This record gives sequence, structure tokens and C-alpha cells, in this order.
Amino acid sequence: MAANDRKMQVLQAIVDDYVTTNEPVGSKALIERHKFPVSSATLRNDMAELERMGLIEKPHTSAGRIPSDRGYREYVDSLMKIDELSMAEREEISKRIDECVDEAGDLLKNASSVLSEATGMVSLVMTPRLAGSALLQLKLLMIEPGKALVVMVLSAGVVKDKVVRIPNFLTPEQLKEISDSVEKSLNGKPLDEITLITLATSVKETKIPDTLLNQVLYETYTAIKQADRLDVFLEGEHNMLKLPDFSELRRAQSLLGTLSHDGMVAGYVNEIEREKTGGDDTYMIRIGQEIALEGLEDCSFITTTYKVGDTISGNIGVIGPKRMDYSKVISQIDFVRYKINEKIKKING
Amino acid sequence: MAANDRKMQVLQAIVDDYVTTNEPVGSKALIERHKFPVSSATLRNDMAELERMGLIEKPHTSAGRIPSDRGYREYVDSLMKIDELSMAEREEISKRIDECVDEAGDLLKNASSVLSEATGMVSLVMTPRLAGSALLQLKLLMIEPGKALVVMVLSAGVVKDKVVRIPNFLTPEQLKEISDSVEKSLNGKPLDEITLITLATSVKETKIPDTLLNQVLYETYTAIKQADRLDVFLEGEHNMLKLPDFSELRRAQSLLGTLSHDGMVAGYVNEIEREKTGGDDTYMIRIGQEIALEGLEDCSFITTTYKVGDTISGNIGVIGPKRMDYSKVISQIDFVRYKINEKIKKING
DNA sequence: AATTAGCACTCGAACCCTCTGAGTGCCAAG
DNA sequence: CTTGGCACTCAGAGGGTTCGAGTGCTAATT
Repeated sequence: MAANDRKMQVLQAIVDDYVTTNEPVGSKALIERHKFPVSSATLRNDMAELERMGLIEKPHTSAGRIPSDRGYREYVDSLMKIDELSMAEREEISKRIDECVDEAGDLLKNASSVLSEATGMVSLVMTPRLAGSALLQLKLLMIEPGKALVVMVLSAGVVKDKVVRIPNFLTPEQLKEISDSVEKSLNGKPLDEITLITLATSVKETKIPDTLLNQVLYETYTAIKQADRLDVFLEGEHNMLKLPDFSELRRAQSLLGTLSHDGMVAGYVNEIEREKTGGDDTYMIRIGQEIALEGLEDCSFITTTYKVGDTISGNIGVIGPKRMDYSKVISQIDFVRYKINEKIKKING
Repeated sequence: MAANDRKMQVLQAIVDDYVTTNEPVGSKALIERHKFPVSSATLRNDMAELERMGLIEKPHTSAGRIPSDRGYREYVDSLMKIDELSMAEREEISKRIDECVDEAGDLLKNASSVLSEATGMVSLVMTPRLAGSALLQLKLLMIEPGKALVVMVLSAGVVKDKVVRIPNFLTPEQLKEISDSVEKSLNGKPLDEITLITLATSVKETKIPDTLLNQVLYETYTAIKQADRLDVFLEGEHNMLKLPDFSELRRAQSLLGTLSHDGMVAGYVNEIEREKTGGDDTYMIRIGQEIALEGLEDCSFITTTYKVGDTISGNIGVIGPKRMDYSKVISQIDFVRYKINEKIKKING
């Protein structure tokens, strides 16, 4: 129906305008900017209807309308058209990401800062979820008496390690014996299936006294458990202060307070990742009240997935005001994701 | 002279009052709170004198006085008396730091968050300066064809490593040969004295073709160079928003903007560390304009040194408004430093 | 049924004015 | 050197007014 069509066009126009101007948009301004072939009174009727539908709202009686959370949702789901990044923007991102050459960790950190600068918002990058990846190699390396390095090679070429304490008088030979047994018995096992018991039963027929052996195995266990630890990089928090949306100190405080607990943010992203339905290169978008974190009521979360090998993946995304240019931000995230995937393939060769 | 004494007492009282109330302090309030045995008029004269000396200033004609940068400096250098932390405060810090058991990196991160919570300001922790520490061991460990792990053991038991690419068809035996030669010839050398040339001349009389060898050596070199990279942890930036000193959005923006470039902060701390004159457990205090970083004009920097072994050290400290309780903050930093030193000794056995 | 012109109404933001009181500097006397 | 006294200053709070963008509603038009 034409009228219904127009109502949606009006919603779209309101979102577009509000996103750029940060001011409630009224019927008159709408006409001027968008050349609707109807009068302002008609738009007023449409707007009243949209308000009844819960898609827009008024901050106060004598102001224009702003999109509600549901309005943004509708916009994101059905109205928004994603436009490509300009050549210059792609170039800029490419250049910055290509700067860092070799290390996966650096790559992610770098990507995070590129993303936050490009979007002018807060970027979020999480290290890959390694819990499900297989342990391919495990070496115990004597560093000095009483100290050893546990080196683990996981599927997709990820390497993790940790310095652990071992009994002082353990010889390198004994260490190697333990190391070989453990590696043999754990080979190919996913990290999250390895328990202290798996480990304990992996070494048989040895002359090494139980107490020594157990200490080493326990330390090895902690190293393994620590290998799948998720790190999260948030960057660009200060950008939020520049946005008019957080010019009220209270909001800004509460937002940055929550963001400073990066564990909370990581936990939340993990959670929505688990609920995710689409394929790996879809986006998770959470708007306003949909986000169950204090202080983020006026924010949106956009995240997606990058891949390390076939099965291992991590998340990258952006946190910004819900009044953001969704289409643009999505293109930016998408391109950064693309570059990360490409780069990781190259690093892991 | 008694009058001069009193002037300094007045300065001290002004700083104390201003730090707690955040309001310009006037002659009358001063009398009431500090029981000076003279009249307000006398204090007014003293204050006029202090102003002439450049130690205090007025925000505007009809307000009280606030300390100037030089006033704070005088206070910190001569007037302030450092009081001990209460038992409860020590307990709290101890508990939090003892939580993290084994890893030096975690310890520092943890200390940083303890410090920022305890002080309610921004904490700063820098990883130890390793450039001057000696390379005790260096092992090249084959991970898979084309990929190796460089493990370096430095003096004071610090372990660093990095994954590097190597020629695909290099055998573990060849790698071991290179590794052994390099280790032998570099043993005991400080990191910053190792150059590509030192490395290149360390391997002689080998059957490994030059091109392969050089690639491995180059990669090893990058690993060594990266080992002395300084990381800096800043934490608690959001605390600054709670302080009335940064209730003007502009200030807060500029401050957080600068703090987000942690490289800049690290560079600055390094610089003042180099200019440092006193022993290792003295404090570097920079106040207001003394800090050559944009946006930190209203801040103070307090840093000190923690030790890893005899020669290696790093910095910890706090960034806060120059209107801070210097005495308290110093005690807090001092205690955290003490705990770190203690803990690191335990970790490194 | 949808659109439009017209109109009364609302209410936040901006502006201006006044008043208040803490705090000052200075002077003359103790 | 100290003190009481006094005229002066000025930021900030409070209160009132105006302005105008925007609304909803009604009645007329297509």
C-alpha cells in the first residue's frame, strides 16, 4: 500500500536526519530535506501513526520526533541500504592494517585501533575462542632449575606458552620424558576436553616419583587452561566524549565505567555470539535497551566474526551511540574483518 | 621567623582545604577550620604575600585562593607529611595483589587495577625496561615446517618468546645448529648491544646455505628486538570523569584523548625517569604545567620504580588531578610497589 | 479515505535582570 | 606587626519574559 510505503520512507528519513543532525526532526524539516510530495500535515499524520506503532517518540511535547529502539531496529532490519566504502576509505584501512607484518596479536590490536579511528567510536576486538581447538603439540622446556616453559601448538597454527615452576631437582631428561608422554596422549584433543584426570592418566610407567610428577602435571594443566583465555581489546573510549549523545557527564561516566570492565563486555559478546543464528559473516546488532549492560542504554553494539583457520573464530565490532550511521559502520567493520581474515591466512601461511 | 613560618602554615592549610573541598578557600574559612591565633585580616595579608610569591592565586577577584602549580610544588617538597596507610587499607591492597599467583604480567596488570581502585584515579604500570638485561639463553624451537618459536631467557629470570617464520625445508637439526651457535656467541650480552651484525658473525663453519641462514638470523633478530618492548597499562581512566576537576567536558575530552595514546605517556615517563636524580625508591612528582603533555595541565603525575632482580626495573604510578591528596597517594603507591617487589622475588624464586 | 490548510496550544531554550554574599584590598588605629 | 572597619567586586542563583519550532485537531477539499 502506498501510504504504508510512505510511512516507512518517513521512518527512514527520520532516522537518517536524526543520525546526522542529532536533533529531533519535525514535519517541516522533513518536507524540506526529503522532497516528500505531500504536505507537512500529512506527514504529521504519518508520524502520529508511527508513534502509535512504537517506532518513533517525542522527547517532549513541543519537539520533533526521534526514533525509538524499535524504530532503529526496523530501520536496521528492513530499511537501511548498505553502501560500499569509497576507494579512499578502503585504501586508508588497508594501509593501516598492512603496516603490521607478522604477529597475530599485533594484528588484532592494530585492527582495533584502525576500527576505532575510522568509525570515531569504540572498537572491540576479541581474541579467538580457542577452547574447542585441538592441542597438536606440547613441549616442556627447561629454562633453569625449577622453571620450565610450556609450549603448546594448537590447531590453525596458534602457539601459546607459559612459564611454570617445577621441582628444583627435576632433570631436563625427566622433563622431556613427561613432556613426550603428555604430548602423545593428548595429541589432537580439544583444549576444553582436557582435564586434570586426562593429564594424570597420560603418564604411565615412569620412574619419576609421584609427587614430582603430579606437580609438573598440575602446572602443565594450568598452562593449558590458560591457553584458551579470551582477551578483549576495547579502544577509543575517549571518542565517546566527543559525541553529543554523551555530553551529559552522568551518561558518559556510566558508559565508560561499564566499558572499563572489559570482562563484562567480553562476557556479553560471548553470550550474544552463542545465540547467533546466521552464518559467520552476518552481523550481530544490538540496539539500546536490547543491550543488557548498565550504561549502554543509549548505545548500539555491532559485532561480527573473523576466522582463524576453519573452525576457530573471534569477534570484532564496534560500540557506539544508537544514533549512528549503521550502514557506514557495518561496511567499515566488514572491510576490516575481510582484511583480518586475509592477513591471518598469510601469517599462518 | 615566626611570620614566615605562619605563611607556610597558611599555604599548607590552603592546599589541605582546597584538596578536600575543591573550593577556593578564603581567609574566614581558614580561621574557622584551622584555629589560627590571629585575625582574618592578618591572614589576608599573608595570603596577599603568598600570592606575590606566586604560590597561590585567585580564580577571580571575589573568590578565595587556590594553590598555584608552584604552591603545590612547595607543599609537596617541604610541607606535606606522609602518613602511613591504615591497617585496613594495607590489608585490602595485600589481599588483592596476593590473589594473582604466578605470572609476572598478570601481577602488573593486577597491581594496576588495585592502584586505580584504591586511589580512584588513573594508574600507570610499565613493564620492566629490559634493554639492558642480558640474554642468558636463546632457543629456536621447530613448531611446524616453516615456523619456529624463539625462546629467550633474560637475566633476572624473565622469559620472552616470539613465533617466527623460517624457510619451509629447514630441518629441526639445522635449526638446532643455528640456535646453539647463536646462543653460545650471544650469551650474557645485553639486549641493546645485539645487532644484526653481531648475529650474522655468530654462526660460522656451517653447511647451511647463506640465504637460509640469513633469513633465520634476521627473524631471530626481530624477536630479540621485540623482547625489550615496553608495554604500558593505564587503568581507571573513567575515574577521572567522577572528579569535579574534569566536569568540564572539554578538559575531560582532552585528558582522555591524550591518555589513549599510551605510547605518549610511556615515552614521557621514560623521559622523566632518565632525568631522575634520587635513588630507586624516590618518587617522581610532576605537577600541572610541569607535565609536557597536552590535556594534563590540571593533572599530576606520581611515579616510582619497582625492581625485577638487581638491575632491571619498571615504573608504577598514578595520574590524577593536581588537586589530590599527595600524601595518601604516595603511601598507596609505595605500598603497592613494596608488594610488587616482594611478589616478583617470589615468582622468580 | 486520504490530503490539506488553518489555528490554538505547548514548552524548552535563550535572554535579561536583580539580588546576594563570600571574599577582597586598603586604611588608620592599636 | 596586627586588627577592626569599610567600600568594592563579581560569580552564581533565582525569577520572569519572550521566542519559535513543533504538535494535534478540525473542517474543508479532492
